[in-house]
Amino acid sequence: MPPIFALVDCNNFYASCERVFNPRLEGKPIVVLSNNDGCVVARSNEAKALGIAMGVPEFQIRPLLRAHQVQVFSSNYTLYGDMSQRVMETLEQFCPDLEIYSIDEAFLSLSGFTSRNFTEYGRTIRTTVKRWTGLPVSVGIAETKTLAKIANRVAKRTPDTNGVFDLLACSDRNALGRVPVEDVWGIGRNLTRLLNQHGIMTALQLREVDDPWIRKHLGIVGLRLVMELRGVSCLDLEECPAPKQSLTCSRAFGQLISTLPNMEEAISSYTSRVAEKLRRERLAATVLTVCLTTNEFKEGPHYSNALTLKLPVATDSTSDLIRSALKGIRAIYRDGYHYKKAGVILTGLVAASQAQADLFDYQDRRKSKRLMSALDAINGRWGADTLHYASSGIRKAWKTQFQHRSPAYTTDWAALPIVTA
DNA sequence: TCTGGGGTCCTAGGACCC
DNA sequence: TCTGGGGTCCTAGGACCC
Repeated sequence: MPPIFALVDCNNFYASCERVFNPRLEGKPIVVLSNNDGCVVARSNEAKALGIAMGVPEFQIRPLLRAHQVQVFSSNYTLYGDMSQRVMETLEQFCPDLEIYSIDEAFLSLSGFTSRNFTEYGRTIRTTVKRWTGLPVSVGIAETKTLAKIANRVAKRTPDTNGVFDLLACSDRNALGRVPVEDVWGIGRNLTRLLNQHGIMTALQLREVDDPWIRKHLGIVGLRLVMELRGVSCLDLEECPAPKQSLTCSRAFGQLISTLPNMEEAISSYTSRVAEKLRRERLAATVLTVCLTTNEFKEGPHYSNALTLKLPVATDSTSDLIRSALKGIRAIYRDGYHYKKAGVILTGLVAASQAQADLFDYQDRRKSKRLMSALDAINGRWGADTLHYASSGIRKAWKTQFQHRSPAYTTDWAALPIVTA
């Protein structure tokens, strides 16, 4: 039985999440900004129509935003994460064979559904997700993941598809001929330049290039991609995500940091965040990297550096990780710079349950485990950072800024939306 | 004044081993 | 002049994704 994939993708996900709880925004241009309200990371269709590009710094388009009364939001990851979960739970009802590919999209395997009318089924999925979550989605259906991505793109851009497009039910030459090569999944900026230089402008042209050329210029990944365009499925549905290989917390500061004590606070705070993620994934780390950098967009003296430390034992304890992170940051911190950003990266991850004990490890591991459980439980119940390490600081002048954040409508009783007649 | 964050995979080259 | 063959592991860098 040939594989059949559906790609379900939320339209303008972050912007749509904001609209669900604020219906007055219907039909109005919306943008959602990155951390520190720096760049545009999501746009409603109306905002796209104004020519607002993805990733553009907010300050560069401020007059445009004002002139068109664009509604501006800071990122509200708590809200988006919760809405994502609701969408995925809805999709699971339609198809248990599901790969959650990102916060706003999932691949479904429809291979067992051969007797169905896929377009109809896609419509049912779409209307149900809309009814249950308030979010609009598009559905693309095809024989491979890469083609399903393309089908989804067609569904999004062609109004008379009603948000569902089945590539199996039409001439794919026709569809692929209209897709520029840069819109193919796996073709980024650099490969686009290379392909264009060789006169390859569309997905259809890319599909017809011979294998040795692809192998030579695009490597094994490119060859797989081209096979997928030809309808040969090379990328399977991955229902159980592989365990993480790295975890990062890196952030630009709300205010530049110019003293070591402030940098230590920030690093300590970021380490706490990444340690929480580590425990949520039930992993322990054996390697820790700290990094810091000045503002690369600015004139003036630049400095950026990173240091990787091998941890004495695999650990998921915030105390252990902060100790190493501070040691690292003190080693690479240089006076006389204004720092813009820092980060903590954990690698060499192993399952927490089978973390190798060290012969000379004199700490009481059970005690530390109970402490971390209590810490996570309290912060889970009463809100992030209710309980935190003193080394993370109190005032936190460097904290990330969110000037336009909407309430956590779905995850905080105090922020429940109120409906009035 | 103001420019995000968090991931993955592949490849080439060097060190080292038999 | 002429300098094997094959394997593994690690790292840095480059490509991509959302």
